[in-house]
Amino acid sequence: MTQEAIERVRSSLGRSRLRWSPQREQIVLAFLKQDHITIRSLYGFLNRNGRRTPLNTIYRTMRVLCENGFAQARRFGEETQYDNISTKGDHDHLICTGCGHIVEFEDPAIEELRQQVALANGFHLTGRNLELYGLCAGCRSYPVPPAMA
Amino acid sequence: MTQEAIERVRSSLGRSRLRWSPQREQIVLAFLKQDHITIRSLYGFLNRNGRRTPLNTIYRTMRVLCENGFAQARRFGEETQYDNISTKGDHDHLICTGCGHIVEFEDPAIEELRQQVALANGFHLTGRNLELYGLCAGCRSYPVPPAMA
DNA sequence: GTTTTTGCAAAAGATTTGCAGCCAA
DNA sequence: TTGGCTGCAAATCTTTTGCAAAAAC
Repeated sequence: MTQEAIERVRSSLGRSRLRWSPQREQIVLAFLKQDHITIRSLYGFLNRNGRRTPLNTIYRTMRVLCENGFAQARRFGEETQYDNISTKGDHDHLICTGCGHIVEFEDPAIEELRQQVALANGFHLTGRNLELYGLCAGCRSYPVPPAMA
Repeated sequence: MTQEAIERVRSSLGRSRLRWSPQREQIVLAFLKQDHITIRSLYGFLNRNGRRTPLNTIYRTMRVLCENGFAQARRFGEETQYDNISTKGDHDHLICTGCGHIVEFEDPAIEELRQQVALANGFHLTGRNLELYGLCAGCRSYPVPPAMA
């Protein structure tokens, strides 16, 4: 099924007369396995397994994926995270500040309220970003030492 | 009343055995007049009116203000915005992608739902960040040319 | 063949840090 | 007097860009 997902990206790019290369395939392959990933971790992964891929190629490819609706960039704190949105709708994030674990969630009631707030202020909503920070159950019981997080 | 606000910051820093300087006063003064401000605009302002203040001094002072509960840093897109939270509770933002205008809002119902989501996932909530992006009424009627935004 | 992508190096932009001298408490 | 603050310059980090060679279609 990963093969199928790859194929979807490939043909979508093709329709925009963008090209497919081994580097691009490696990056997309790695990206599609994750729910969210950073440039840094992609870089680490790609240069550990497989061919050497410089940072700027990764940046460029991720930008292409964003422009074509497969990825969405967002900043969690310091790092820019790339969200895999090819198979998911809009969603929000719950982030554990202890271990870094991220839980995705969708809440129609919150979405409804967002629309109301926008409307009340005369805005036409085009994007939203909700991040909730806290400690997950595990971290409250067994705090992760910062060095290991 | 600005004088009073300044005094509050000053004595709070004093209690943490941090010092007060003319530069710090200028920065705090400029910051307290705003709801949110960027380093860049503070820099522009301070070096237009008043004494010369280098960027690193502004960064350092804003960090001190964050650490002492007067400011809160958050990234809206590219720029880090410093929120004046000394006189306000937690709040969220509605951001016009046309003109850059920012509206603050508080919505108890959304807050309630956030708590529920956190609870349902076993998280103890410590922070939240909700940004809604869209076009304000003015920008839908009279779009602002990017160059002027 | 033409156009896009790659990879290197360099640039750009934001933020931080080292350090000597200055200044507030 | 002492330890924090300033200001300069340099370092760091992330992301972008110029460009010639290589690859894709």
